[in-house]
Amino acid sequence: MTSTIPADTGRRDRRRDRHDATKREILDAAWQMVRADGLNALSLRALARAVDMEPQSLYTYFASKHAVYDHLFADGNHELLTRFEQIEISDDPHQALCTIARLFVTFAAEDQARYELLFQRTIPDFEPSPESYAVATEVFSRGRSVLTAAGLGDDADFDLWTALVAGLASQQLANDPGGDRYIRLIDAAVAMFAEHVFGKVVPNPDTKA
Amino acid sequence: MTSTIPADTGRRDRRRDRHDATKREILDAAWQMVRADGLNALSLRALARAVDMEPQSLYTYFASKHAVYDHLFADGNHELLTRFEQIEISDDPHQALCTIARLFVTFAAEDQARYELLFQRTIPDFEPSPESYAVATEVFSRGRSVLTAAGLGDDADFDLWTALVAGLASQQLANDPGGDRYIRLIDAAVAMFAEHVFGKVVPNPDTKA
DNA sequence: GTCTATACATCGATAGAC
DNA sequence: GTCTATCGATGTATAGAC
Repeated sequence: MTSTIPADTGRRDRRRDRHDATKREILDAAWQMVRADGLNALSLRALARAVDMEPQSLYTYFASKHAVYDHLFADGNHELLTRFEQIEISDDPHQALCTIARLFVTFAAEDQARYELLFQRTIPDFEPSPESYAVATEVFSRGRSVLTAAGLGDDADFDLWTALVAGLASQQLANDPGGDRYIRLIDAAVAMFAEHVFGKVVPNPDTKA
Repeated sequence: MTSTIPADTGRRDRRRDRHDATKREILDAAWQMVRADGLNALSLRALARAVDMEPQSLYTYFASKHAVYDHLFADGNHELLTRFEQIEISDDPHQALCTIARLFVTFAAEDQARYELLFQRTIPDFEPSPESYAVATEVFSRGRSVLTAAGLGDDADFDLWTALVAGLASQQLANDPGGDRYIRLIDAAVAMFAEHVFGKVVPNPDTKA
């Protein structure tokens, strides 16, 4: 992933290293800006100013504004993927659902702009590149497999689950940004969902379907 | 509301009528454009072209682009309010919840741009005027009173309800625009919610709390 | 009141010099 | 790789004809 040129393998390409570092610096600045002013308020000129560059020089690193968005999109999904890998999923289905719901809603509530970019279609004409979209797909299948392991095989049940979690996240961001009004409801929501799909027995839900 | 000048009350103000009609025409064109190209892609110049006007003439009708958004915001909320008034709410709590959930999710799924404008904060620096926001508040309290009548007094339960319904709507728009993948789940979602708040008895839920 | 004309600052993007 | 110069389009705003 770091070297695509056959010659001089293993040798560090200082030029490329520097290029990648600058790219990273630009993306970090972009995150700061969209967090502060909103996803759609991102301006390449302002971004260039933030990293002490002439606006036109940005095109050395990103082919277009959408390319910047695309990298942010991949960034956000990578971050979510990392969190998936860091948590431990309990064998208890109810516990597993709680953990994953908390993970997702917390992640969403942290950053309105990131949520908009990753899970909503709010930027005109923007579509993630295949590479970036692959990361999103990986995140999705991770989530799905956790649910499957918890005994949730039905597609409709899974859709209901994502709707419930997405609803908590979007309401938290829209109606109480920075607060915890809907985050507080996660456990109740999961309990409601578990009752529905696993049956009435809540404390020890070994009966699947 | 139609005449603020003391003299000649009851006499039609043709000039104002014409002005209002043009304003309406502009707003209708604006709806078409945001539906086609996305809420954030609205351009005043393109809007002017759509109604055969010079871009600058729009300022006779709207003080700014945000003012256009503001009127669209009020428009959408008025439409939702109208639908609230047109439906009949059953005495059966479960039925009442189904009706209102269907109303909202259907309304949301019809128009991505409208949903974005009414329920999400996606336009940089846009905030509805007090007059427009009052309509939104009216819509909200209508919904809330229906839920209260259905026996839902608890604030946390109401928040869980709005999260559930908003989740279905936003997932429908994000993952299956124009389809019915999540709309199909409304009844199941309401059943799940009703079980949770009304108790296990589903068919005849007379037992409140 | 509504139009035309014109101005200004900003935006994303490209070409070419060094 | 970074710069200057430039393009077309945008949102905003003012002046003046009718």
